[in-house]
Amino acid sequence: MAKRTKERPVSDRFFARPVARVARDLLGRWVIHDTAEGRCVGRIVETEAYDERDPASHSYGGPTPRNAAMFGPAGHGYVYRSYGVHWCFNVSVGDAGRGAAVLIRALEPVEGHELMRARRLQTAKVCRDRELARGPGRVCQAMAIDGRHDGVSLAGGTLRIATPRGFCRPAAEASVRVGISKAVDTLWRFYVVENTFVSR
DNA sequence: CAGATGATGTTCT
DNA sequence: GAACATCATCTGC
Repeated sequence: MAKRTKERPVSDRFFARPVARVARDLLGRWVIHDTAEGRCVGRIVETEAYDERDPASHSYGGPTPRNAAMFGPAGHGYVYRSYGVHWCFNVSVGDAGRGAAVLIRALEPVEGHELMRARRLQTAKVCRDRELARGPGRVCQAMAIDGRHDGVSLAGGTLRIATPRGFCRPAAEASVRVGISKAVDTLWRFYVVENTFVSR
């Protein structure tokens, strides 16, 4: 009996499409991180799209040292610090030279709940399952994603994005993005309908 | 549950 | 100095 993998990598072509479409289609797929402490897996339930024609995007106005990964090849991490205290995890989209990315805003824990909780309890007093990875800063803390993952490939390393076996595109809705002050009417936030791990 | 607020590091003006 | 793709905690319903 051949061993079956529980997931397969997301292809490069997947990330070569328009950023809003990629953001929508990432819903239901997995973020997997293998570390010395163990494996954590989260199902993507909330995303946001950003690109260089978008005034709310870090890539608006062209490349800088911080946003370099957004302008690099597709399917790589773009990780930046937010409000001084949190990390935010994005996946670069589009060919090198185009500054687009999808922000991973929330995960539904699939594997490694207790490891996620241990990491989250370093800054929070209590942490119920639904708060393990609800919000972009919490995603990074629970999954141990930080600045070291800026610019790394997410195709097959210890941190990767994959499609679970038996994957079905979940029902989704679009809304305005969270926490921005420009392009506030653009419907580039996507989330799984009626999923309690979505941030709001 | 909603609303207010402080903490914190980088980037950009 | 201001702004910032946030979170945890507190107060009051």
